[in-house]
Amino acid sequence: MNAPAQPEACFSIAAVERDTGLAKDTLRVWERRYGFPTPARDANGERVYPPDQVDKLRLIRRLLDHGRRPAGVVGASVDELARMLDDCVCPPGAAPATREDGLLQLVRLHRSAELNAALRQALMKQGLQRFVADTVAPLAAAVGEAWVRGEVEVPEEHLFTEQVQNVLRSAIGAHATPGGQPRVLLTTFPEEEHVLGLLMAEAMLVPEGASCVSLGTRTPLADIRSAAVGGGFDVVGLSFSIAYPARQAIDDLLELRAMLPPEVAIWAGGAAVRDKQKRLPGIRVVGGLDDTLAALAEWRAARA
Amino acid sequence: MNAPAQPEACFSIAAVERDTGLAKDTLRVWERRYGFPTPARDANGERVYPPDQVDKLRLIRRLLDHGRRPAGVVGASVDELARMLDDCVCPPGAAPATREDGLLQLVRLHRSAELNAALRQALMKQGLQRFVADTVAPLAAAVGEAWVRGEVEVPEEHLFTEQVQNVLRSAIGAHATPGGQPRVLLTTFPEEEHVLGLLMAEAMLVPEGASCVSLGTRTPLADIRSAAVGGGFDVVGLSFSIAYPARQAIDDLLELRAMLPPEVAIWAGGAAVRDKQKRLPGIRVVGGLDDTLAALAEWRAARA
DNA sequence: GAATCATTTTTGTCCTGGACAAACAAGATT
DNA sequence: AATCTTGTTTGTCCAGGACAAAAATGATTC
Repeated sequence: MNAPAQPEACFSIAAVERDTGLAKDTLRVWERRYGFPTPARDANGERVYPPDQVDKLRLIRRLLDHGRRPAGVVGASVDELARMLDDCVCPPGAAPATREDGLLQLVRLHRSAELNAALRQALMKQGLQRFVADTVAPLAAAVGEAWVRGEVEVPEEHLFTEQVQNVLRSAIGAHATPGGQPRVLLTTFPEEEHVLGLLMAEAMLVPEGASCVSLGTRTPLADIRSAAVGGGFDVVGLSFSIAYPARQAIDDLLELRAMLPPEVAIWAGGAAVRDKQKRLPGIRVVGGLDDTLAALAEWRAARA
Repeated sequence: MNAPAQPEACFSIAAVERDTGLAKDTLRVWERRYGFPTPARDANGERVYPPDQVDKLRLIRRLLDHGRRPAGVVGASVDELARMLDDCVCPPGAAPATREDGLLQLVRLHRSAELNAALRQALMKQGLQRFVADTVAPLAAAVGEAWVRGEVEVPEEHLFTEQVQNVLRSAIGAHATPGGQPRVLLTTFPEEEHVLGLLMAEAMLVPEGASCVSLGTRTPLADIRSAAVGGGFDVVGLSFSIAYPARQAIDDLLELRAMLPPEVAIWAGGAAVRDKQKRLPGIRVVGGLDDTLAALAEWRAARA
């Protein structure tokens, strides 16, 4: 009946930038170089992107985050893109998910209450640290993959993040240990807006008696410095998601290292810095959640 | 000793855009029209902004958020800007803060544990709803004003947000009422990243037996629609901070109204939509936190 | 075969200066 | 007091050129 569905559902270049994370300049230069996207023009000569091209741009964005290069993906058909996404996602994991499958089914809008109950139950059963390492982290990875494959909608991923946040923040609050050592400042760089990595790290550290202060995401470099120095912290912990450009992570970390006094340790964790230890002198690369505990033990041993 | 302090502390135009929220195009056009800012150029001819100009741009940004126009503020001296900020901030409140003064002192990096304890204590004493309306909301406003006046640092404001989040999310989780009516979907538009307004609304609604699902911030319009329809919600609640342009809030809300079936109510709250009820037919403008309860009562009365 | 280095290609970001519509202020009219 | 001009301010968009950082490729050495 409603043939054009949403007749007004067209996107300005600013709207596309918001929705896809691709800069306006990038969108224009792709059009010039690769012949895609091909927006229409309005009466004023300004670009008007149809929804299907925006969807395709979102796919492309995800492929770039997984290491593909524009020449290979901009201009491919939607089918080809979908095939590439399968290639990106399946081979590394081999086992395509097992235990988390059950929970993954609950990442649906209409099942939010069930997901919440299941998460709290798992937390009770496993304790905070195992819950984070064995349930939350694999589930978050599974949701990310499912989103890449289009099996999970944007609002469902949002909802998942919110619910995990609720559970983790409650649990962390219940473990409060004032005066513990070391004093850890947790945050992310301004371009990184994913908060779950931070919360998971905090959840690993707090039960060990460390006293964590989280600034949340997107803290400017200069402010991280002033907070770390002014607050008398022993460790600054940074979290990087898969989408953070590895090169920039390294540059930013080295710049922060130069700004901070040497007695303040820097711990960096997340997909973008994995296996980059040799390029990051003076920084402790945390390879995974359990490695957080190793880093903590090392710090305490060095202080003993 | 260290004469230039941070010799490398200079900003590219992209860094300034991140830190101030002013678009690159805007920064360039201000330079052309008003003669400010006046960045140096690097060897490559690209703009390099000194830190003091970035600080001034941040002041200007805050004044614009308070309704000033660029012609009057871009190009004024820092002293004049500071005076304008006092004018903006003081007159409306008259009483420049009273009860919250004590808590405001705790919004310091080194007093985070005290702030956390004080918040939890106030929550216990007042109950969730009074805590939100009488303590959190005024305190958040006071922190915002103190930030405008430069009395609170960026990391301290971040920390404040984090701590309030921790307390509110714990408390909301403890009130879980599955199956309650109405079913409320809470989120913000993609340009709005402040989360406290959402949490405060949720904290008002949950004790009344409403069942709230929060998607967090920055949900694209189309996804709000699909979530509301697919999840069978009765109400969609949107939150707008003072920084959200009023005009865009109205346009976006009307667009969402047109996308949603009429039986789904829209509630909009926050500084950007206050007093805009007459321009928002079909939308319930929530004037303040206590008005949330009135909106809820209206909805239930209409369904009775 | 793997690691290091030099060269070429790819790719994102920045530049200038012009254009224009939406937002706003102010005055005129009902 | 509300609504409708008219003029000014202001943010965003455009084109198309330029360039450096990143990645791929190939050459050389251990």
